[in-house]
Amino acid sequence: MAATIKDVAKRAGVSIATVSNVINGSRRVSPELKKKVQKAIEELGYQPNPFGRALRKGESSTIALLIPDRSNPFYAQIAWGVEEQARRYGYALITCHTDEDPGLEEFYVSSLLHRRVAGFVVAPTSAGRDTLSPILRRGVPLVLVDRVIEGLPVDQVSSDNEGGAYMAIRHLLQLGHRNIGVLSGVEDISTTQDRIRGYKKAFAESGLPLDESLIAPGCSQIEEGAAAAESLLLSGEVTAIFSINNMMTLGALHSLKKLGLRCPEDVSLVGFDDSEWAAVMTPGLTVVAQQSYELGYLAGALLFRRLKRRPKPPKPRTVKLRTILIIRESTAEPREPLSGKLAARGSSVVANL
Amino acid sequence: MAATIKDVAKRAGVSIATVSNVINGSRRVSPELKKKVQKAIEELGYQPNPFGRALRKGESSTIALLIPDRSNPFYAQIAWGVEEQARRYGYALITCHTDEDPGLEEFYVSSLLHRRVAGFVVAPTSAGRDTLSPILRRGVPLVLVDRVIEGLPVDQVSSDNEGGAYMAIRHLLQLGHRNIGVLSGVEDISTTQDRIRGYKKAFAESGLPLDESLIAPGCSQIEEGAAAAESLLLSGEVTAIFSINNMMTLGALHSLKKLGLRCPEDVSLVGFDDSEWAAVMTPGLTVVAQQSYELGYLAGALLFRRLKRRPKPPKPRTVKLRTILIIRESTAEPREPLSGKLAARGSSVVANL
DNA sequence: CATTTGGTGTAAAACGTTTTAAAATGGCGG
DNA sequence: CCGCCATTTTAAAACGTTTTACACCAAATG
Repeated sequence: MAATIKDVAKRAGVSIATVSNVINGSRRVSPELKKKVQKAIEELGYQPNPFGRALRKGESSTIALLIPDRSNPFYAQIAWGVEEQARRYGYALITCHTDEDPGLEEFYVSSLLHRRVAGFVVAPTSAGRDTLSPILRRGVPLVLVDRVIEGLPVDQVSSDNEGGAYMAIRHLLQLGHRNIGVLSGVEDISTTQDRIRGYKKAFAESGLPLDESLIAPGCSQIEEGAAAAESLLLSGEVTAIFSINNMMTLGALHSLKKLGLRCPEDVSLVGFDDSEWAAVMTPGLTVVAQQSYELGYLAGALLFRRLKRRPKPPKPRTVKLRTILIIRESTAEPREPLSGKLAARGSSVVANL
Repeated sequence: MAATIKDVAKRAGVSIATVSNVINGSRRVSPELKKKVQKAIEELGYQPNPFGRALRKGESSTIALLIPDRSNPFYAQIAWGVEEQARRYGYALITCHTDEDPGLEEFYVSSLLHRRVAGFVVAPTSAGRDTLSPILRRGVPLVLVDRVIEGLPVDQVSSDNEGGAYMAIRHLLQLGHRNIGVLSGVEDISTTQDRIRGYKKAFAESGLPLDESLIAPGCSQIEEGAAAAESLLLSGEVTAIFSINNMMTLGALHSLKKLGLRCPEDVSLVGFDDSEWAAVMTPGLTVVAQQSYELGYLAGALLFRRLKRRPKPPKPRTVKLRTILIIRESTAEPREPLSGKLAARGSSVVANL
């Protein structure tokens, strides 16, 4: 059906090799032949068959994107940026969701490697150092996005997570909060660690004491966030909560609602990651916003830079994007100790989403 | 590097063709040879090279998914279902976002066809009838999801949109609302039309008069929804709003907040599509929920059914999934006419997100 | 016994490229 | 006029499959 390179060659009255050279610019071709070939291509509407090319070159014009959490719109933004770049360069994008599961990540890596994708953009799970190693071993270009891995010799793009958390906590401290609970994220990933570091840094700098027991292990899902927030709130010790990601912020809201606590009157809340609903809620949520689209766009750019300069790979680059504290209505000065508020309702409440 | 079919053949002491036959089951192979071949495959860890196969068969084990709106989590759920199916069948999934732009849709269709994807799952833009026609012309399997197109001879999976809207409006009517505004969706797509039909049906059945001017052209983005909601609210005529999709519900919330109106005291609000934030907001949103994951999962199932029964294509099937009305707190009986509430603030407010 | 028939196996062609190695062309100095 | 080099072109080999067409053999048929 579709025209092949052979048809083009015949029509232009040249050899197949010449056509190939014109298309790929791999060799000098005299201007006259070049013109003839281009005319033939035009007339036939010829497009090189991707499989023939892929078979010969051992690689297809396809890149892969690995995303750890499909419910978090933050990653949808990152994917947007990567997709934009892929389109720019005429590559197809295979997007896979690992759902924080190293096993699934491993599966996808091996299956995509076998498919000979040209490169990877990955926001790794906690086991990334291991699961991604086959990519490096095969010498396939890899860019890490959002979550970085110390010492891995690849391009890495992330936000200034420590700085973001630092700003958020300083904001709460300035308002007068002293007991600030944290809904922590997935362990063993850089974003969680960096944000916790920012939290501690703000306390250290202010000279105020920090109660490590207020750092509740959350994770990444709504239910987990809700449970963690609930136990934090029921302890009656905190006047503010810092939620380390989008989804857990929703969980915290759920718990507040369930316990009949009002925000910011009873508890202040700061989230990490802005989102479309964060602005329109009542109260509007104070959040640390990342430049999520830009994260993806930049990661894509770095990947293609590497793909284009194939023979001489550039030195791995690490980029950190600024974060922004958006103050809305969910944070205010603490009013009264929380414990009184809760006394009436007992402590046997169980999360039920 | 990786083993080829040739290596397997040599190791098993058979011909290449035999190995191929064992792998694909395309011909009978004697048990003894079969065993030998399988052993060789095992030992070498052989996996057929996808490009060789694709080149020969003119098609790769890859399917494409076209999504019209990247910000709406509803579509992320659909994508989840499709991805699950793709994994099940060992296919890769290329996901592209058209952003409601027929031009982009056309571009992706042509580029994916040229890539020889094995099939498409598409939630089409308003121009779907035209932009998708090249797929049919080439005889590539296609499944429509969420938005259907009348008379197109392909599998189609959607929700009972009319029924969902009908339930929502009946709920509002039963509460006593008579002037119900609608934030309408993208024109010329089935979901919008069906939901509007449900709206009208509920009115018709109740015998109450319907004011067509309360159907405000929204579209699909937050800003559009906010503007439409604002003009509806400023008219002072409505006591309830039915928002036809997720994103516009957020827009409506934005307008409510901006105008200082409370929900449900001043205005009741019903949205289409449930979401993670809808439940935890204050007030919790009353919504018509779709089985979004299932939509995608089913669409994928239908696509692979068609791919597997290639020589004799089955009759196109149309599936409609039940919708559910989830009543939360954003809908209540109307209290006082809205016009009084708004009199104090004038009508020169402009959307500013 | 000669000839089909049906079941297994294989060599070789084909899919559409890119690239290597060799051939043709043309200009130039000897 | 010949040989030599530089430049441009091309034929052919490869990439790894699937599939067609044929070869082989044993059993069944006439």
